[in-house]
Amino acid sequence: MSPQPERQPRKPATILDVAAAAGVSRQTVTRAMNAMPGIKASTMERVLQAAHELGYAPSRFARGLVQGSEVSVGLAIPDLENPYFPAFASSVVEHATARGWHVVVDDFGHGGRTAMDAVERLAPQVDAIIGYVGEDADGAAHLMGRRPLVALDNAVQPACASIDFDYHHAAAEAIHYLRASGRRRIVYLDASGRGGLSNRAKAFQDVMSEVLGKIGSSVSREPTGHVVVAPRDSAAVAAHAAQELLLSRPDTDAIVVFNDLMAAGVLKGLTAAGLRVPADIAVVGMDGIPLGELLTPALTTLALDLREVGRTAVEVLAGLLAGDIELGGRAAHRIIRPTLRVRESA
Amino acid sequence: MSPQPERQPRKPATILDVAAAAGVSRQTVTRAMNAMPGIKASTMERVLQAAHELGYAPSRFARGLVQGSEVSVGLAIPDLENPYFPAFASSVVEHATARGWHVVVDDFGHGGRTAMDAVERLAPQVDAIIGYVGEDADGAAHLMGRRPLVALDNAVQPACASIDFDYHHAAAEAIHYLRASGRRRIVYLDASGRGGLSNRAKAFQDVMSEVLGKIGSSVSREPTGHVVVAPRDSAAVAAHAAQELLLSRPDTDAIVVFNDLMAAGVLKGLTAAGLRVPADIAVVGMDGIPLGELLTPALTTLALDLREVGRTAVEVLAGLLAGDIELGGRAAHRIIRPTLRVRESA
DNA sequence: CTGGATTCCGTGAACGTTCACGAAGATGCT
DNA sequence: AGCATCTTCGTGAACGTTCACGGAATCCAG
Repeated sequence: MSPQPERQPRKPATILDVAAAAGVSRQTVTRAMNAMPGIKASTMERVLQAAHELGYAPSRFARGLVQGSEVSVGLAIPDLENPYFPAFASSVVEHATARGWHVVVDDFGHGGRTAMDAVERLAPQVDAIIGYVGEDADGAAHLMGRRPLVALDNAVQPACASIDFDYHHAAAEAIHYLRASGRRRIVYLDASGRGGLSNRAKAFQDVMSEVLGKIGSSVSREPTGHVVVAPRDSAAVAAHAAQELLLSRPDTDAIVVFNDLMAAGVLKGLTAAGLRVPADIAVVGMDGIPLGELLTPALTTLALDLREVGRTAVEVLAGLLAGDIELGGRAAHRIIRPTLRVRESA
Repeated sequence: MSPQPERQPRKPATILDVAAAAGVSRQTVTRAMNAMPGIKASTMERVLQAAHELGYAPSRFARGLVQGSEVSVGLAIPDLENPYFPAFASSVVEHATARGWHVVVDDFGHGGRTAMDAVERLAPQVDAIIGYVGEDADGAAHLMGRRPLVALDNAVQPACASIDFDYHHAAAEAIHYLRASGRRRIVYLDASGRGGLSNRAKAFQDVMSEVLGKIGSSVSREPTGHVVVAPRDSAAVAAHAAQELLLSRPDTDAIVVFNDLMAAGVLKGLTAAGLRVPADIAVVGMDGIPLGELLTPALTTLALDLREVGRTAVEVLAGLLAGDIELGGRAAHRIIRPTLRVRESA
């Protein structure tokens, strides 16, 4: 209405500016903004009007400082482009939101960043962290100090809570199923991590030797669980690796793959090479990402209930924050068991 | 070392506690924590030691209050389980991170929440919002006041910046390609939004009538662009819808689908019904999500460069925050053009 | 008109940190 | 020794909000 002398995008308006503009005091502005009782309707309207004209928004810092309890949790994710992680992240966001927490997410998949970088960025900004921190769990926990850290898919660390997966059980389920289907040349396709085999691959090897041991090496000429390593965790790379595998071991009749994304690539590579899945060769993925059933053939997989994983992570974190759960105790270290979901590819 | 009298998880340690424990002043603790110059190495070590023992972490609120400039942006996402959004979110996170911003994400896909709910939750917590707010753009902008809002996939609103997609161009590309391949019975499978057809479907209809108009209605007996609406945006629902479509219009020889996720379902439904894609019927998706090329047949799609979308959103936001871009101006309203990516399904 | 509720509003204090400045001690040079 | 310089550290102030409290105005019954 009046000529607008207000045109400084420099300094954002404070509560005092609004108070002055509306001809009231700080506290009244607070009351109006937060719809507290004990304020006349007309005054409230006047204050809100002034606030809107000044473009006033309460400082989250000042507010947080005085109220004290806004929980915000960091979510450290290796690669949002792998469908596994969004499914998990979605669950974490849902349950965290239900508890009134805010979720600050950092995807360290690009630009050569590591889990440690993500935690370093997140740490000063959040009250807790949930994340796939891998081998950086120790360092991350140290960086967080007393503030809780929930590490996923990691060997149990004393410094932080953990959600782990029972890969041994998973491998056993897959191998028994495949052998029951008559498969005898089973190969595991791993993704190369920072060093050595993944825990998933190791579990596969363990179970393989157990099984073959029971049968008796004399009876069986089956090779012990063979493991092939792809240089990177991606569908295209996996497709290539599968084709190379066929060259070096043409008699392979089953491939268990590090994760579903790679398994999708394997499927693609195999059919491109003229093989029929599952007639000629079986493929078993791992993770249970939603896209698995959209593939042709639909992917048989060792499914993790990703929503449960997210829910559990949030639950453990809540316990830690409330002090109901001790870091040493059993409750701080959960184990989730993947289950074999048989579809078409095996 | 000493018996630990410190065991109150109630009140977190403040800078003064650390100062007292280390026998120095506030400022020195600040210097140590932030590795500022002008502090003796030995003192710094002592302070850090004390801080660690007390589990001290600087309050982000106090820090933010005094330094003033921590940018954090909210990311409002309808459904992280649709692979479209993670691909986009990943890009936003990457570029925001590169600028030193924090990203607070809210997925309002669960629990019947709406974009407005998400913005309400986010608003007091962030300096700006990027999101698929749909028809709530107006309300959301009002809630944000002066703080910038970048709305995606929305008609241009005066109240906020926008990133839009040129669906008209996309539809034209698809339709011309399909017609050039000899397809004449083209149907669009839409997802039902809050009301009426989606912008994508409308663009399809427009182009269809343009094309048929040019040819001349006398010459052609082709039906005008027919649109079928699926009740929900999901692969399973789309598969079902595709099968129903075949019943009502068995002569359909091409389906253009609302998005890739649904197109994946359509592929599945079609092959389940015994049809061969693309021999019997062509399928064109939209979005260009990574999983498209993993499907069998690989999905032909109107690809959006999702990383570019994210980059652009962050870029526009940066301009708004810096004051380089005015809301009215051309720069605040970008249009991104999908391109036809021909793979196997059409 | 008086008294007590009731409604509405304003003032000091506090939250925990950093910035600007200055003081004290150590060191070097003449 | 005397002075200047550098290093190291401490003190008041400020950031913007809410909480706890108290004061002023209004209302109604007696």
